[in-house]
Amino acid sequence: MKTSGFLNDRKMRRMAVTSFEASLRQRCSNCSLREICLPLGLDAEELGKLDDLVKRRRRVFAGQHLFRAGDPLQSLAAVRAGFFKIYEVSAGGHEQITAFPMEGELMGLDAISTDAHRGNAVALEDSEVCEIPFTRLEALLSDLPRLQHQFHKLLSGAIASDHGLMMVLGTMTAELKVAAFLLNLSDRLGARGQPCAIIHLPMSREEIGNYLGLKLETVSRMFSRLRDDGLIATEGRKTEILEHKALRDLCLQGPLRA
Amino acid sequence: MKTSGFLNDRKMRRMAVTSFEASLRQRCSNCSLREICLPLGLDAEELGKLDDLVKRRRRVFAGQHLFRAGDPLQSLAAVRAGFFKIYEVSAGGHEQITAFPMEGELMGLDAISTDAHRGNAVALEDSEVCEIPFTRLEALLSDLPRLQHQFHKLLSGAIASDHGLMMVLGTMTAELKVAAFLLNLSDRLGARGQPCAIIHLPMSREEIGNYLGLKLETVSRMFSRLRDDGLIATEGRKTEILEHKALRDLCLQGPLRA
DNA sequence: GACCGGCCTTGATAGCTGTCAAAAGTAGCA
DNA sequence: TGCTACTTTTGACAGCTATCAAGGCCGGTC
Repeated sequence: MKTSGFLNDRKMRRMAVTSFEASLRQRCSNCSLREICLPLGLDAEELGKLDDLVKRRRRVFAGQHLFRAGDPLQSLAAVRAGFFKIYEVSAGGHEQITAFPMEGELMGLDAISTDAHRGNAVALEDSEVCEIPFTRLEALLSDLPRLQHQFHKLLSGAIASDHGLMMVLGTMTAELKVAAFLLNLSDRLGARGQPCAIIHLPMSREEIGNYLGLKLETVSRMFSRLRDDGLIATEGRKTEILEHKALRDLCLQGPLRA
Repeated sequence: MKTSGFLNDRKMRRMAVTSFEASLRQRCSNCSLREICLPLGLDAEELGKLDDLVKRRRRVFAGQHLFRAGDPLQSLAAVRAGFFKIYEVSAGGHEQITAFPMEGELMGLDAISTDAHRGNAVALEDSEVCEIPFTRLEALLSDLPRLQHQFHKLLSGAIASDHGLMMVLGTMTAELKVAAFLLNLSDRLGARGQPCAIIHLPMSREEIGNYLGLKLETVSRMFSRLRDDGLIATEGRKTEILEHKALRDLCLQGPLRA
């Protein structure tokens, strides 16, 4: 759960010899994520206005924080590449991972209500985000009804997916939680046109457990059980879904009818 | 978890002899919830425009559904008086209560992403809601930046409070879950200037358990334990918080440092 | 006032997950 | 190649919550 400064230094050095200029010059207009992210449904002119806003694209290295709880909300961030985890720390000091945002998903939406971030965002692998100044975004929304509607859809979708997690946390056993987690990841990758049968998990067993309300040993045991049952194949963090339908049926049937 | 049609009939008859005309003629401008709900921060002229939108105020009796999963999203609903529960049904048929909305809270926000409700809203006691046609609301938001911002704050706040529940579901033991539930209820009542030491719970033990990921027997046991420890007093659903600070400390200290 | 059904409480037991512990696997580095 | 630190896996056992069961309480009805 803690960040290795050493790791960051190493990544930093790798950074120094690599140029990201080309990728940073990407615009929403030709971004492969425009059918998932904020630009969905906009015409060329509208896209241009949004592009003017999202001028800063930023690289975040594995282990690095993009923002921390308490930071004033200046920008929302859309994941352009890579993987993040968002965790919140309770008053009692307990950490809870609330999301694993991936390509095309917005981070920081929960900060609007208080003008300050509540969560901490850490890159799980070398990643890239598009920062969207929030005050200017809100101003633009008034001019572009379609953008406003898409923004509302993304906010609403965040609530809906949180409810999905509540369902997992509240009704499922450990085995089903892990199965549902893998399916969710696979589905989201698939929706982005990425290979979704073989997944390289960017998070540790402990992080999966924290997210699902389980201990890391239990997560490991459930991976083993799903493997022994022939539903998945595992090789460290590389996980292959062998029986997609069986896995889904397992989640559907649930433990017992309530 | 199922609705008693008989109860509804009884309530319906009670309705017939009572006039709600006076309360239904309420406007946002003089609503006691304007500092919590959508009108927060608006001037008189803006309030007027919002009032024009929110013309339909509707009574919902205990046990009655306001909307059901699958219903097309036409209006958001703000609770004006009373108490609701929102529950979702998974593909496998499991029900999960995701919220207990009370005065000043919006229902149906998660429906924007798909234009259809995902949850089911049931009144836990005779209640009243203000229905806000969503398409017209979005149009008005473009004209009223302050209303737009407040709407975004409410959406964001819904995400934030969902994260709070995830924290409860993911990190707390049964005793702490129940303690946190009572505190949350008490705090929200207090924020509305209502008595918050003695609470009449509008939901059953089973509903509390469903919300918290516990069985009803466990909820009952935890009520008994908190009572035996002198933190609360109980008399059926009437619950008094005797040691507010001790209850909060209990939640803060948590089970064990992670 | 007596009956009835739903909700709540309490007890005994079983099962699942957490805890503690140790060994094996993996990645990075000298 | 060998070392080190971290992650993952697996086992044994304890503890918490679910399950099954019985009895009490309360409101509503006749």
